[in-house]
Amino acid sequence: MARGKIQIKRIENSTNRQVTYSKRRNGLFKKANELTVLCDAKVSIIMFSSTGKLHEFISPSTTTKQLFDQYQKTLGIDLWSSHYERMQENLKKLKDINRKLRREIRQRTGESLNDLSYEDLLRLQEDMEISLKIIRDRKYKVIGNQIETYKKKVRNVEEIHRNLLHEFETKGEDPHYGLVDNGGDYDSVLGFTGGAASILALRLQPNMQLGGVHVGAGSDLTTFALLE
Amino acid sequence: MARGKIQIKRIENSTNRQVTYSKRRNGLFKKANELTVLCDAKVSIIMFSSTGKLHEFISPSTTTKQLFDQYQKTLGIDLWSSHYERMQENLKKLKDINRKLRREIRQRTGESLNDLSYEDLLRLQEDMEISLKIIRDRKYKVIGNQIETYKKKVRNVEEIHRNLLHEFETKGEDPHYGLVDNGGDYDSVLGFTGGAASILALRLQPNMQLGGVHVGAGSDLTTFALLE
DNA sequence: AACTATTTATAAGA
DNA sequence: TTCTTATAAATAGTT
Repeated sequence: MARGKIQIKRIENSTNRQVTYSKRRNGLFKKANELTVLCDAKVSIIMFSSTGKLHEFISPSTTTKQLFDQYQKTLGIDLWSSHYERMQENLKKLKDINRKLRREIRQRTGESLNDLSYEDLLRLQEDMEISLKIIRDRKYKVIGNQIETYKKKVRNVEEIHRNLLHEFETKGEDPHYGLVDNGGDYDSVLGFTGGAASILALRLQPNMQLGGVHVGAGSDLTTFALLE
Repeated sequence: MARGKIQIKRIENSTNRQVTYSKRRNGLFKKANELTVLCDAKVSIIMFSSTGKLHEFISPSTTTKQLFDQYQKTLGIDLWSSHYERMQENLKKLKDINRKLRREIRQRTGESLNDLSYEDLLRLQEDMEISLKIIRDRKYKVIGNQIETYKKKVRNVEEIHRNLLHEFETKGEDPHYGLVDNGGDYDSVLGFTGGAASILALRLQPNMQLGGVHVGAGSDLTTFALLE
């Protein structure tokens, strides 16, 4: 458009092309700006030169993101939905599943039974009765286990106590061990063992001196430790 | 730029503005296209008029999405990353909720009670017993409603039957209504009405013979029908 | 939408 | 790159 008309086709001379790109880019941006001002419009221009250099123009009153959001909204599309498609799908599926799960729970808690027929209700009831039985059984099993555990504990303590008693008796009979002071005090020892509760108390106390005592029931000890 | 210079400022006349927008937009797009061809560049123009109308230009060799992806890549930013992050958060939350809901259901169906203590089990059991009661009540209510409905139907049929009976009795007593042709054919008429009723009865209960019999025990009938 | 006088953009050269 | 300038192109105001 000056000093000679040109054909609108790729400029083969690289330098020339670069220069023209620069000049015309300025011209384009100037025009874009004028359009923005004159016509109260919003314009976004993004351009890449053949060498990959980026230049952009954006109307002063807005941002590229804003304009692009508006662009997508206007077209009613989301150019990047494919990026998120999987996620969107997942999200949707999960929401749906959640809804169904909630519904099931609500039904199982009796909160939303309105749209259930008599047959549905009957089925639900039977289902829940079965579940309830399982839960009851489990409950009994758990309490049973607890009882077993305590029983074992008690048996252990009894065992230990018996061993202790035996120890004392042995000592009493064998002068080598003779602790003369305790010699006549069997009763007090017996009295001590008599109270199961106090045995339990003993179990937990740090002053339980197993160390010095010869205890044969190694397995019992182990059990003991595990039951703690 | 022609027939007089203009100030680069908003054109107040709306029509003028519109026209100028249109002309200059074409000019801009033409320039953009020339730039694309001459300089082997890629250009994207998005513009909104003051009235919100969208127009866009995109170099023939590419797409708006491509160019915008390149734009974001070049700038090393992702204008929509926050969007993406929010989605991911949502997904995570939903998954968590989903897991909890499933767990609750599994517990309520007695499938995974292993990590419940005795107290938990007791609570769950009590909870379910309450729910079960609600469901049972609801079931009774639904069946009750059905019973009511059938009762009404039966009462209707009875009413119709009574009316018919009355009709026939009246006819028999009053010669004015005497349809001589049918005079001696009461039985067939009665038989007919009986048929109608028994058709209905058949539908509900094949053995129930309402037709010829005057039945007072509506409730019994109803109950019968309801047990269907 | 077409015309055209005039302004503006710009190709080529420096 | 920037400046210059002849000329092509765009367009404001008009029809």
